[in-house]
Amino acid sequence: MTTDSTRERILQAAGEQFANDGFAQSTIRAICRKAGVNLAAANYYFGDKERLYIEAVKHARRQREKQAPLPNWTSSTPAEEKLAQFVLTLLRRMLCEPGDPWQTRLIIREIMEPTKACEEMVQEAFQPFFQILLDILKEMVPDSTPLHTLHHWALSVIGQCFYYRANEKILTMLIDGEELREHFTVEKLSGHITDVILRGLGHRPPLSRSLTVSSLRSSDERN
Amino acid sequence: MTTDSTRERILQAAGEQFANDGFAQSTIRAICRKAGVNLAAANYYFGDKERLYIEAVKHARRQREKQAPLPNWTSSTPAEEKLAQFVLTLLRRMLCEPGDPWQTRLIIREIMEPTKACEEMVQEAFQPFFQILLDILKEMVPDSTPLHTLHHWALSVIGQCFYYRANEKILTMLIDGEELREHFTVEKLSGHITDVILRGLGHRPPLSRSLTVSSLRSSDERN
DNA sequence: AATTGTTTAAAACAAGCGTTTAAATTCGGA
DNA sequence: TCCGAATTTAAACGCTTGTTTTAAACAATT
Repeated sequence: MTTDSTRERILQAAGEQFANDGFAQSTIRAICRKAGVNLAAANYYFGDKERLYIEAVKHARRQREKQAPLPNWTSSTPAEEKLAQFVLTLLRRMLCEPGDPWQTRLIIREIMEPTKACEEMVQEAFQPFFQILLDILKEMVPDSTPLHTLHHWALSVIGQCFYYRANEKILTMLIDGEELREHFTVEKLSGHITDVILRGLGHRPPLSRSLTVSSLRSSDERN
Repeated sequence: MTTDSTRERILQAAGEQFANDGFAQSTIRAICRKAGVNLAAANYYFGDKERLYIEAVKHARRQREKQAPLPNWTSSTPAEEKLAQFVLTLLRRMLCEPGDPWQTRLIIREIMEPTKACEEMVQEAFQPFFQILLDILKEMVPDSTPLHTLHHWALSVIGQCFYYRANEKILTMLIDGEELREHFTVEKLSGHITDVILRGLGHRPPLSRSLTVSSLRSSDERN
C-alpha cells in the first residue's frame, strides 16, 4: 500500500532527524524533505509534531530490540555466564555496533530528557530488562540481601554500560583515539564490567592481596 | 557597576533557562524577562544567542566547582580514603544536594550534546579531574598495570556516579519512591560505588565465598 | 553646561516554524 | 466506467523567533 509506505517513510525520516537534532531543532519540513513526501503528509498521518515524535520513538525501540536480543538461557545456565551475556547485550544495544543506528541515539535522548514517549518505553522495555538483571543478581547474593542492595548492584551494571554511550564524545577528548579503538571495543568493555561486578560480588576465585595483582593482570590484560 | 550587574543578571537567567529548556527551546525574550532587562540587552552584551550560551556554560562551570570542592589531601592520605572522597565529591556535584542548582543540569546537557562550549569545559575541568582519579587508582594497582586498564577502572567510577544523575527520572519509574529517598542518598550511593571499586581492585580484606556474603551484608546493609 | 560613551526602551524586521486549507489527483469497488 | 473516499499537492495563515533599528535616558568627564 502507498499509505503504509508513506507513513513508514515519514516515521523513518522522523526518527533519524529527531535522533540527530532533537525534538525542537527538528522541523517537519526537513523530515518530509528527507522522506520525500509533501509537507502536509506528516500532519495528515500523525496529527501533529508531538504525536509524530512519540510514534517515532516507539518505532525506534521496536526496531532496536530485534537488533540485539538476549540469548536464550536454560535453567542450568550459570548466573555468571548470564551476567556476562547480559552486559554484552546491553553494551551492544548502547554502542550499537556495527555502525551507529539512529534508534539508540533517539532512545538515549528520551532517557536524558523524558517526554510523553518515555513512559511506554520504560514499561514495555526497560522495566522487564531491569527485572531480568535483578533475577540474575539474585542468584549471586544471599537470600537475605535486601532489595535496595540488589538495586544498587543492578545500577552499577547499567551505569557502567550507559556511560560509554552517553559520553562518547567526551571520551574521545580524554583518551587517545588509538587506545579507544583497540581497548574500548564492546567485547573488552563488557569483559571489564563483568569482572568488576563479579569481583565485587565475590564470585571470582578468593582473592588475597597478592593474588589480586595477578588476577587483575590476567583479566584486564588478557584482552 | 551597572554594567556588570546587568551582564551578570543575564548570565544567571540564561544559565537557568538553558539548563531547564535547552538551547533551542530557550528564547532570548524569556531570558531577558527573567533577568529583568530589556530584550536588546542580551544581544548588546553577548552579540548573539550562541555566544550567550557559551558564556553561560563557562559561568556555570566556574560556579559549580566552588560549590563542591575536593578535600585537601596530604601525602600520607591512604588511596582508599581519597577514592571514597573523590566518589563522594563527584556524586555531590552530579546530584548537587542540597537543592538542585541549575549549573549541573546545564553541564550535563553539554556533556550529552556537546557544542562549542564543551571543549573549554573538558580542558579546564574534566581533564584535570579525570587525572586526579587516575592518580588515585594508580596507587592501588601494580606498577605494571597498563594505562588502558586504569582508564577502564576510572570510567567504572565515573559511569556509576553519572548514571544516578542522568537517569534520575527513569529511576523514579523503576524504583519505589520510598526506597529512593531512604537508600539512594549521596552518602549511601558513594559508599556502594566505593565498595564496588575497592572490592574489584582487591583492596578489601581477602574474601572467601562465605566471607563475601557477610562482608556484602556488612557494607551494603549497614546503611 | 555641554559632550561623550554607555545603557535602556519600544518597535519593527525578516525568516522560519507548525499547522490548515482547499483544490487536484489517485485509487478501489459497484 | 463512474463515483466517492483516500491521498497528495501547493499555497497560505498566524505566530514566534533572533536580530536590528531608532530614539531616549543616564553617567561621567571636561
